[in-house]
Amino acid sequence: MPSKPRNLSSPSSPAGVSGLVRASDTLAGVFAALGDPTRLKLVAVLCAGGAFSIAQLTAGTEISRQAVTKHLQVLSDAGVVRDVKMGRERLWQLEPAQIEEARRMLEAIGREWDVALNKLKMFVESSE
Amino acid sequence: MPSKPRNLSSPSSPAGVSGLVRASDTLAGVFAALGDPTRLKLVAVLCAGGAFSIAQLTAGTEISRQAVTKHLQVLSDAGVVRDVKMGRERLWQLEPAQIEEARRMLEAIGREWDVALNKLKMFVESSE
DNA sequence: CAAACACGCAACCATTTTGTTGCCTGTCAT
DNA sequence: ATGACAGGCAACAAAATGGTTGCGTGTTTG
Repeated sequence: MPSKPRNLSSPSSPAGVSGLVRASDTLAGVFAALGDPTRLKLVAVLCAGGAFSIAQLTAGTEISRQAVTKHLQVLSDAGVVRDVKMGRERLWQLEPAQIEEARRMLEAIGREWDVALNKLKMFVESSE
Repeated sequence: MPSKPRNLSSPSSPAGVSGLVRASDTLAGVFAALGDPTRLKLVAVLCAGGAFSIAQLTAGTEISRQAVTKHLQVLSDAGVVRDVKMGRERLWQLEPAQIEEARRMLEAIGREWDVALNKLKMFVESSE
């Protein structure tokens, strides 16, 4: 097994990892926002395009309108969703930028992992 | 604006979205696990490869060993991380499968969104 | 063997989250 | 104008979360 214990915030960490650590505080909010079944379903509906009212979005759930409003607020705080006022309605739509960021982070993690596996594999092969 | 209110669990939803909804309950747990700065940093460290003891992982944080243990337990419950007993130590390593699943979901959301945008664009252009 | 090390378990606490209900405000249609 | 519709706000209550501390158990190591 490689690597001694390291400080998570150390600036001397490998570039890839330190980049991940730097971004993690912001992105954690996005993941937290997506980390609820109700909210994830809301996002899944919204990603089909268009703008939906709270009443519409509530129709697909078993919770109250206010609960849905709160969930939308959480998503909004994380920048995952955006609202537009239309007369007496408030329409919500997806704001994919943050989701894209989150996806990139997961991609980076997977890539980092693959690189590490490859190094280990090469090390093992070199000592045969 | 298209689409009337729809039930989030409706089997008559468009294939892409319904697929997302079906998977959302499982994946919400993964997102929730990643939705904490401390845990996200732990994952960022673990993705560099290798297996780390709790004491090692605690060294980079400002919280207690037990707190780190709890976080690792959360990650483990979500299937993001795996532990291996080694003598008097318990070593943790990344388990990238679920993260990959989560990444795919974000990718699907983004794609779905792009498709919807394209349809809207084509509709607008066709009426010029 | 005995001390030091790595960790688990359980109790406990403060804060946040998730949901409810009741009531009020603004907007649209008749 | 007036009723119905869409939603906001605030005050709760219950449960989950994130953290601590104290103490016990198994494993090395001198």
